[in-house]
Amino acid sequence: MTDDLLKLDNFICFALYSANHAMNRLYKPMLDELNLTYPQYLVMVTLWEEDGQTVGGIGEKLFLESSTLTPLLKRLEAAGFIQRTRSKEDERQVLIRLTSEGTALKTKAATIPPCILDASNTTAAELTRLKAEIVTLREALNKSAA
Amino acid sequence: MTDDLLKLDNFICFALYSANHAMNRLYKPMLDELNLTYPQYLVMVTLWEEDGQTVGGIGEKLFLESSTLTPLLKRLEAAGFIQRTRSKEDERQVLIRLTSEGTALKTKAATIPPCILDASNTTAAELTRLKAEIVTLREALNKSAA
DNA sequence: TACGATTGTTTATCGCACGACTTAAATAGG
DNA sequence: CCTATTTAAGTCGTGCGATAAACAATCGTA
Repeated sequence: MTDDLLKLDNFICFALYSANHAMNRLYKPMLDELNLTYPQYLVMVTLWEEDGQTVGGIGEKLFLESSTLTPLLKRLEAAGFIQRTRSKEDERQVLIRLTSEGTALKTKAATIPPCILDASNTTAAELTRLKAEIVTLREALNKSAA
Repeated sequence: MTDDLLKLDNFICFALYSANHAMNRLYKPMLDELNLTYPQYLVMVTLWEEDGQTVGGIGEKLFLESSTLTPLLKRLEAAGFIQRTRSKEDERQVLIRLTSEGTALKTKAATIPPCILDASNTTAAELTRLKAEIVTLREALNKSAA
């Protein structure tokens, strides 16, 4: 009984880990066509939602450190999708802006979410509910770690 | 409305990604004391559950390729937690067996799951239910990718 | 003006992950 | 049998993500 706690099947962490990887493998071929990795894609999504964010702002949304983001953003810049410029108001900050190519990518990317929904073999409403539960768990974990 | 599909908040994939990372950060200090990484820990869990598995068997449970596992297992072997020996019956296979140190680690590791449960700020039953839903999603995604 | 806090970059390190290829062994088919 | 195919694992090359620690530049403020 107590031993069950150390069984793989009972690990919520493994469920998250393996589901995340399954998601990754599903995204990979589609993201390859956009020349994006999964985390890079998430950054692009935040930018499509709101252009001109700071590095810190993006990090706050994605829960990533600037030391992770800086190299990632440089790769996106090298790929021609974004532009990095120091803010005039506060020169400590770096503003991330979409290039026209970066903006154009949004159209192609729009085909991805329906594919995921389709692969999930469930309804959008059900997926939304599950997502909310996972987010609640994440918030609890983040709060605990802080 | 259609635009909502490309909003970060609506991404089940981001929920999984970020929750997984939150889990990782929570595990990290505890795993550091065991000298294990997260994926290494998962391998150890499968071995605690059933010793003497093949590389392929472990990979099947964790959804990892042999090209990922081989270096990982070598690190576990170098750390003194496991032993790798060719099977007598089928010399293509390599059997992974726990050393006494590897077995001993199970006791220390047993303190981790309660910490996770505590940090989750919910009940074990609720967590089990959520885990099951995530696994169902994973299965659907894996089936779709295959 | 000087000091502390904030923002982002750099450096170093490490491990995961995968694709493509290779090797060796087992199995199936002619 | 003996070849051909399949299977198991390892190798090689590549790349990215992630973190910690130290650093630089700027800002705000006392």
